[in-house]
Amino acid sequence: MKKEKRLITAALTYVNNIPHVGHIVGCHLPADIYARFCRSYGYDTTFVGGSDMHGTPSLVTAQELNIPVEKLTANLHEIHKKIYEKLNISYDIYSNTHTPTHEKITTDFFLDLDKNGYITEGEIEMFYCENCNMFLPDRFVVGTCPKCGYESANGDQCEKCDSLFSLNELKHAHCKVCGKEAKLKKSKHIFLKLSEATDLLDKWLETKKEIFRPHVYAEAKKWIAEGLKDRCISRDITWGFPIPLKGYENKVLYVWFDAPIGYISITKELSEQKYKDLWLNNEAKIYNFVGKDNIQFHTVFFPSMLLEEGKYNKAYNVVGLNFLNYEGQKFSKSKKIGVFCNALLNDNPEVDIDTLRAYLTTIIPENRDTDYKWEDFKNNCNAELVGKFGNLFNRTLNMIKSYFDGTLNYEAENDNSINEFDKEILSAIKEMPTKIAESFEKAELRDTYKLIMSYATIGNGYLEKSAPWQLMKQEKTKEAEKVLFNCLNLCASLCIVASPIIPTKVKLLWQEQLGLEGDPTTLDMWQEASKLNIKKGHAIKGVQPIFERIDNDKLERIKQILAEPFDIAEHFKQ
RNA sequence: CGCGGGGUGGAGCAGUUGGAAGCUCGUCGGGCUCAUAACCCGAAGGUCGUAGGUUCGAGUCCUACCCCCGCAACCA
Repeated sequence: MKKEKRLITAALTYVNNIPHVGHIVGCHLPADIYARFCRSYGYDTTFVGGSDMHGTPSLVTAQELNIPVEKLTANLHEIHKKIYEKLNISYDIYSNTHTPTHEKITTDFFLDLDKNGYITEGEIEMFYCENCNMFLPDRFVVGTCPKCGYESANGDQCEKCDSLFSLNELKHAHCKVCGKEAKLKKSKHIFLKLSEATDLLDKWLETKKEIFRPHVYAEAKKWIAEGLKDRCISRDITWGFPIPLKGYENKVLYVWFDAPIGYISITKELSEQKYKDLWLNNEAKIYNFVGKDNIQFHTVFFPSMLLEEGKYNKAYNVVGLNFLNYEGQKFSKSKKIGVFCNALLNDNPEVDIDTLRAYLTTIIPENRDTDYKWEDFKNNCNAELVGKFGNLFNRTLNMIKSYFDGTLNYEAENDNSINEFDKEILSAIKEMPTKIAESFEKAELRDTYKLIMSYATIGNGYLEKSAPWQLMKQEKTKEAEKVLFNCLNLCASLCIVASPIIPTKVKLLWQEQLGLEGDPTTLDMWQEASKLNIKKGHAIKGVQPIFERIDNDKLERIKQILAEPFDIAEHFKQ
């Protein structure tokens, strides 16, 4: 086991609704695959995630549904948690940001910033609704656009003529909730002196030039080039953590201030030791997996907070991902465009999780936005999972069963009949796991998936060239046994290297079919992948197709199951 | 002239410092028969968005232009 400690985080998810596959593929799944790889490779790995409970969107949703925001977020948090469990996202802990631990750490964090001189006060003018007795976030203000006269302009921008303007230019401003007139009112707020972190941040960022993906690095650099501005970190709402300063009793900390600190407090919730090892020790490597809308927060805002606070470890890598579209369109709940996750809660046997995970891996938006296409989902299953991967296991095991009654007595040590085909596969077993590990390490998961499939193709090609079925007819039993022995070893190796992507299937194959001890998905298993683990006299346990072909009828059934969006209003009706 | 990403065989993409256009799927042909019509081999198919320029040589560098997609909405 390697000493290196790694913390993998997936961006905390807003719980004003439940996730669709875009959320999964843009964050949870890549983080999970990476975490699984790290464990398998022997790093001391911790994988944390959680729900981001605070913030205006949740409050808005709760108001619309006429339920307490605590109830909304607590309930949706549980649903999120279950969905990630169904998808086998291997969080060591999936918690949330509305916990005492988190409040304590966030408050202390804030006080440290204040002590270090990075907190300042200022005044902001905002719309206020006297009827609702609250300050109105931009999205709660509707008025007439000063430029084009459009009557439903939002806050400080008009979607009709696309122009931006300042709040006091908006005409006939009124509250979106009650429709009454909204008036501008001054309010005292807390600011974080981000500007003073510029040099520190730039220095930190310089060390990331070769580590961050180019678009991630470029975006962060852009922010610095434009100059960091002090940022308001208080809000005039009631949902969030109180500000530990006098005169701010009716305000809370901005959700984006407390949310990223959630990584720290959730780690602490998991264990005090992990908290010390990962956050108070700069040797530990932290990997933040985030969607593209989150890149600036993780490369600029949060690191600046950490630099100004001074105590905590900072990200080693921010893995920024792009967005997923659906058949060329954007996901849309109201139009029912997309693939949604709520149906997974019902454990419908039509939907195989590893088949879904494998397809999603091929469309992880690593370098650009990608598309979910049902036709590709089907093809990936039939051509890759069934045709290449599953078939290699199936044909190998079938022959061992029918030709050798399930037991191979081939002895690798004293064999002098090794030909060039054998050498090829033996060196593949020696070298491919290392190559695949290097690819995983870079978090280039689509490429890695291709490499794994090409590893299976080596096995299929070897069978083709060696043709054990011919050897049997020619009564070259020993040679046929050798071929199958090598293939079986390749299969065992494949189980290990594919385990981060299709963990359930490889475990089944390993234990129920190959008849091996242990579990291919466990810690530090990777080193076994380049060895010949099958020994003389090994008996296989069973043979059964592991992935099921998807024909058009089945595809239609799966489509229907996953096409139904979550109806939040219906859910909270009872 | 808002900012950013992208335009490469039917589809999805690789193409590092400029040096004979590649991969996966699909299509077509052949082979094999152990395997879930699965597997293996081969072929066809691209004036690399357009027009200029630099160069012995440009998908790769420069200039101009065209088109798509994000950044603002139930959304990440």
